[in-house]
Amino acid sequence: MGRGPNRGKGGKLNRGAWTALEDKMLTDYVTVHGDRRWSTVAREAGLHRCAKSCRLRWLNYLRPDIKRGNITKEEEDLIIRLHKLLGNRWSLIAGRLPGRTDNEIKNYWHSHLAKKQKVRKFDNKIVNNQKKMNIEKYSELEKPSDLLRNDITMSRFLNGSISLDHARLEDESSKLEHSKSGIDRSPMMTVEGSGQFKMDLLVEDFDLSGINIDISFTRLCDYEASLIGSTCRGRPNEAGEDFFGHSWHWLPEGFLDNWSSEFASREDWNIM
DNA sequence: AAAGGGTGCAACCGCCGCATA
DNA sequence: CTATGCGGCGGTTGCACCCTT
Repeated sequence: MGRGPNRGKGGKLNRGAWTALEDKMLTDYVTVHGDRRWSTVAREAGLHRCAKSCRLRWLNYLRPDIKRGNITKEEEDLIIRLHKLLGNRWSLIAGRLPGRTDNEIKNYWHSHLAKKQKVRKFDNKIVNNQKKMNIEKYSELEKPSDLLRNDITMSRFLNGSISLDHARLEDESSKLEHSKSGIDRSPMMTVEGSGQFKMDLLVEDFDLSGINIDISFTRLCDYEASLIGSTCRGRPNEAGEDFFGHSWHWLPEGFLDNWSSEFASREDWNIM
């Protein structure tokens, strides 16, 4: 498998596929001494491998918590959804799939999914002032929380703030992660309670029904349309048509009333 | 059965950011 | 402030295996 062996400079370091003996030596060493300081691991484990090779072998293959077996349908769906949101940030995507590695997901994407996906990208597009949109009735929809969730998650890499009241987590294991300054590179933002956060914003796993939401975005980067989406977030004081050509879905009661009017100036949006 | 093209995936490459001296 | 080393990441490579003809 993989590249041919022993192509290292001067022949001092082993390259190519790992042998069972090398795997055992690395596993034994890391089990005792831990998986830090890979240069030390490479030197002291008796392996004629570079530090990076040792690290990669451990993280992608030898780690005890690696999940073996085929990608499940549920995992595939999640990969597709996360890729829409995150792009090729494989490590972040892998962070949402326990036991899967970034390399595995990257390979899976390229070999199984890439051809299926035709992602519509809209760069440097300005979306409407949603206050002028035609909002459908809340009660006409069966699963409003899902739609709202999609509405929010379709916006990619929003650096802004969000305040949610009485958000009920569907998954108790999803806890609040946030960074109060700078851009949080965590793969998924979940919010419990209310507060103000500055972050890469991805919100999901919420039951958002019946809650009040106040979101203000100050920066929108690399806007990407969602395949499911027929909505897009508005930018105040800009008239125009929905460039998706879709009608707008509902917004929950109070959403527009609570939508922050304190948007940043046009320059501050800094659309990339 | 054999040849050749396609596919899957482990491993390598090069760049970047961060920590430290 | 600068240089250096290291870890982490996404892109790419290339071999083994599979499939088709």
